[in-house]
Amino acid sequence: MPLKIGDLAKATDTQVVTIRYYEKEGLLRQPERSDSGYRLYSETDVERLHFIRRCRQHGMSLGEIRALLAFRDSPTSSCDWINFLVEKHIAEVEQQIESLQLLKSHLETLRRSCGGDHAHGCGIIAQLDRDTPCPSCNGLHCRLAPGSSVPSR
Amino acid sequence: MPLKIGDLAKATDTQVVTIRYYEKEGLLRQPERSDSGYRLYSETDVERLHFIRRCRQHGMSLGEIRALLAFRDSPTSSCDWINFLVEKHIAEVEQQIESLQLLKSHLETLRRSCGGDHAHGCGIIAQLDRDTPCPSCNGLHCRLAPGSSVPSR
DNA sequence: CTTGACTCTATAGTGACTATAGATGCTAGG
DNA sequence: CCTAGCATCTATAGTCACTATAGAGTCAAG
Repeated sequence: MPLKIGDLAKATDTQVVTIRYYEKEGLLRQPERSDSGYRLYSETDVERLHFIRRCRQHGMSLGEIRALLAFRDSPTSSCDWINFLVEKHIAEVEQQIESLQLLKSHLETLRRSCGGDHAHGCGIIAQLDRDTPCPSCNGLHCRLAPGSSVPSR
Repeated sequence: MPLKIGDLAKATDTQVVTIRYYEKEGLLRQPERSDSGYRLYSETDVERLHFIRRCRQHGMSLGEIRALLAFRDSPTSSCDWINFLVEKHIAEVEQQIESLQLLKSHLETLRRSCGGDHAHGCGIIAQLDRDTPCPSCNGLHCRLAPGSSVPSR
């Protein structure tokens, strides 16, 4: 018995809307339909969607996954570029890690600007803006206080 | 003499369109205009845009920067939430680094699937799709070859 | 028979830009 | 003065990978 879109969603831990989106994007085939127009899927679709989700977890773009699926479907071509793809991703991920570590150290510098000795006032704004020292706080209430007047995203 | 938008762009290493975008988003004030309608900026705007770009480099969203600018402009409020913001960012960045390191180890496993001993064929597709072994390559041409038939993004 | 969960299509919104088209202005060389 | 080639203007649409919303139809349990 075929699966409905909700079943496929559960089986692959994917949202229903995302499945329809992948179909629109040509990653999933147009499925059979029931008399009432419901999409009907098979185990093959479960596999294919699992494949897609695994690739997404590896940070691949939908375009790359499309190409990988095409390769999987017609395996006559060389697989050299798969290796290239993986190498490229490793390099990108290393790059990202490096720049995040730099960012983290910047942020920690920022945090230190306001911590410890409060004699010279909160330096975070000053750090971000070399001309204006933080005019509030005056070394009195410059303390980590989670949940206090955080701006809404 | 006031700066034109291109001068401001050069001074802050920002694209012209991005400056107009920030204006539309309320991060930069509506600037004076020349007789012919050109935007005219001052050193204050250079500072402000530098501030914005520095915050962006710290991974802050435009919404957060808007709030930081409001704080900077009217320093009557408590600066507790700036500390909270920085703490939150550090935690987020740590989280990102962690998950990227996991991803990297996954990718390296993938790479190993096709490297070294080729006796058992390219395993990358097989790794991504536990049922289908990679039917091409047959352990013959499964080798890193950058620039070969890479799919276009 | 009703309720509530599920499904359908179509459209718009997200964030932080980027790209394009078509019009106008400014400046330097001839 | 004329022209070529920039810079600037506005307005709109596109990017990526979804996510959200509206309004309608379907299905199974109680």
